[in-house]
Amino acid sequence: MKATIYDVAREAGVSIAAVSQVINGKGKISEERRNEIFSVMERLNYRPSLIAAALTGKRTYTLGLLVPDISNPFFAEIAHAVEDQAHQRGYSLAICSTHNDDERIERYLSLLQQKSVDGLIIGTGMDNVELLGPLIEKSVPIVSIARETLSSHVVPVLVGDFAGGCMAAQHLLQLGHTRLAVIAENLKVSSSRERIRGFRQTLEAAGLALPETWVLAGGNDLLQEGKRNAMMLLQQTVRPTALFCCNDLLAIGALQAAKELGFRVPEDLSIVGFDNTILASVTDPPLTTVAQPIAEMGKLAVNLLIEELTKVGTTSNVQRTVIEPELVVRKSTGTIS
Amino acid sequence: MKATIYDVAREAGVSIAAVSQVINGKGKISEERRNEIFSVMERLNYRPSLIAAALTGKRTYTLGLLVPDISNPFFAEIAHAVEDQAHQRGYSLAICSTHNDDERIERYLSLLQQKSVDGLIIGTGMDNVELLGPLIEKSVPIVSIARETLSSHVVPVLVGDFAGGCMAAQHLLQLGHTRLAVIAENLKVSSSRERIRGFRQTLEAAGLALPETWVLAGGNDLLQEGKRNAMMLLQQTVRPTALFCCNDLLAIGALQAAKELGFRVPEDLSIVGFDNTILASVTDPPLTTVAQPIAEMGKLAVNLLIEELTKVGTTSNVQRTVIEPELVVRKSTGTIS
DNA sequence: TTGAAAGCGCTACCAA
DNA sequence: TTGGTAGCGCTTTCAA
Repeated sequence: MKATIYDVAREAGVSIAAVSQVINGKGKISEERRNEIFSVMERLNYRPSLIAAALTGKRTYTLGLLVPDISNPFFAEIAHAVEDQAHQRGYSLAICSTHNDDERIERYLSLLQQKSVDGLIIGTGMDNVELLGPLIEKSVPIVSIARETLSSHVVPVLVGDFAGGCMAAQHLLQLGHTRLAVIAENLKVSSSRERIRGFRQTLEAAGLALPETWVLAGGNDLLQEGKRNAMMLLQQTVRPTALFCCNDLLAIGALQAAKELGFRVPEDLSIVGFDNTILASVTDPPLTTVAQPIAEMGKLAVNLLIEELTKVGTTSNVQRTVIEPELVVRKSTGTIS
Repeated sequence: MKATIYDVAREAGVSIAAVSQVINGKGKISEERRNEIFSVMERLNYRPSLIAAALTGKRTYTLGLLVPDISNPFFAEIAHAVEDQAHQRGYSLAICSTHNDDERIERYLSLLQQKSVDGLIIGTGMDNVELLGPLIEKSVPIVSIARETLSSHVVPVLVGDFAGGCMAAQHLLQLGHTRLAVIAENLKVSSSRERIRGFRQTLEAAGLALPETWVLAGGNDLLQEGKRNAMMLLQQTVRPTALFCCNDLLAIGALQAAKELGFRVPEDLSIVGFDNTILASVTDPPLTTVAQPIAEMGKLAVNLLIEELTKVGTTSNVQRTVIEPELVVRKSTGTIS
C-alpha cells in the first residue's frame, strides 16, 4: 500500500543501499543512477519513513514544547515563534499544554521521551524539576524559554524580568505616582518574583516603599484573579494610584475592576501590564505594557536547541541568554490627577 | 545508555516476547512473571520506544493539526481544545501553522506523512485540495474543523455558519437597524460566505437589502483590515448603523475605527463579531458576538478521528456534524439612537 | 505459558 | 561505485 525503499530499489533495479544513499545525498552514486532513482521515487510517490530512519539512530526531527496553556495568548505567541523557526530548520513541534500540573507534565515528558524527541523547550512552570531527570540522562538537550533555569542542564532563554520591573516602576514614578501596588500571577514563578524585585528596588531607590500587603498574587484564572485582586486594592481607604500587573491578562482584569468601581484609567488609576500580547492593543484604553521580545526568544531557543543537539559529544557550553524587554507606552498610564 | 526491551528481558531472565506481552497486556503471563517484569522495568526506568513499536505497524499515537496561525486566539483555542481531548485519549499533537500558504501546507503534509501520523485535523484553508491525495490514499483519516468539507474523504465538524449569520442579523434587526453592512475575512473561506449568506437572507426576509458594496472583504492582517474597511464604510455620507464582522479580530478593528472617527459604540454604531474568543470579552465595550462552541468542536473532531482510525477495514460512514452557534450579547450592540 | 525467530523500513559498514 | 547485510527495538505468529 505504501511504497518502501525496497519498492524503489526493485523498480530502479538497484539495491536499497543505493536508494538510501540517494535519499541522504551521501556516498557516491553516478549521476545516471541517481536520476533514475529520483524519477522512480517520484513515480511511486515514495516518502522515506522517518520512523524507520529514527530507529536506526537518526534524529526524529521533532521538538517538544511544554507550555502551561496554549490558549493563553502569550504562550500561543511563543508557540508560534518557536514553530516558525523550527519549521524553518526542518523540525516539527509537539505542543503540550501542561496546565502547570506536575502529573500532566510527567505524562507528557514520558510520552515525549518515548517518541524520542530530539530536544525540549520548556515554557511551563515545574514544581518538581526531578521530572526532567530521565530526559537529561538520555542527554536530550533542553532549553527553557521565559523561565529561569530549572537545572544546570537546562539552558534558559529569558527576558530581563528584573529590568522589566524596573522599567515599569520608572515609568510610573516619572508620572508622579507615589502609591503603587503589584498584582502577580503566582509567586512560585521565578519571572514574577524577578519582575517584582525590579519594581520594588526601583521604588526603594526613589525612596518609596512597596508594602507586602500591596503585592497580591495567586489564582489560576488570570483575568478573574486580576480583577479580584484589583478590587481589593481599590476598595481600601488609601488606595494605590498605579498598578503594576505581572502580565497582560492580569492587567486587563484590573482594568475591568477599575471600570466597574467607577475609576477612570488613566485619570484615576494607571495600569502597566507585562508581555505585550495582542490583548494589550485591543483593550480600551490600550495597555501600557512591558514587551517581551517573543519572536526573538522563540527563534533563539530553537537555534540554541538545534545547535546543542547537532554538536555530538562536545560538552555543552551555552550559557543563559537574556534579552532585554522594552516598555510600550499606550494609554493606560498617565499623570496623577 | 537507554534501556531496551532486551535489557529488561535479560534482567528478568525471560524472553523479550514475554516483556512485550506484559507491556501490551496481551498474551498469558503468570502473575509472578508479570510482577517480576514490571519491577525490572521500573528499576531500569524502562520506557518502550514508540518509534520501534510504530515500525512494526502499530499506531504512532500522533495526530496532526493544521491551522493558519496558532497565534490567532481563535485557533489557539481550537488547538487547546483538540490537544486536551487528544491527550485524554493518549494521543499527542503535531501543530502546524500554515499561514494559509499552499507551499507550506504541502511541506507540512509531506512531513506528517513521513512521520506516519495516525490522523489529521484540518483547520486551515486550502486552495489546492489535491494536496491531501497522498494522505487519503494511505487511508489516513482526516477531519476538518470549522471548515467545510474539502473532499468526500474528509469528515467535517463545523459550526452552523449560516445560522450564525442569521442570528447576527436577527439581533440587529430586533434592535431596529435598517442600514447594515458586513466585513468579512476572505471570501475564499466557505465559512465566511455562509455567514454572509445567512445574514443576507435574514435581512431580505425582513425586506431589507444588503448591497454588494456593503460587503467588504480581504486582507491578511485581520485587525488592520477590519479597521480599514470599517473606516471606508463609516466615512460614506449614508453610513451603516450596524456592522456584522465575520470574526472577532475584524470586529475589534471596526471598533477601533469607530472610536477613531468619533462614533460611539453602541449608541452610534452596533458591532457584532463572530467566534467569541477571549478578545471579545476584553474590549471596551465588550463585543456582542456569535459564539463558536470551540471546546465541543475540538473534542468532537478528535473523537471522530480516533473512532475512524481504530475501526479497521469498516467503511467510514461518519457524516458531517454541525454544531449550532450561540449569540452572546454584550455591549457592542444597541438600539439606534 | 513461554520463547525463538521473522519481519517492519531504513542506515551504515564492509566487500566486491 | 555498487550491493550485501547486520542491526535499530519492538510485535507477533508459531512451536515447544
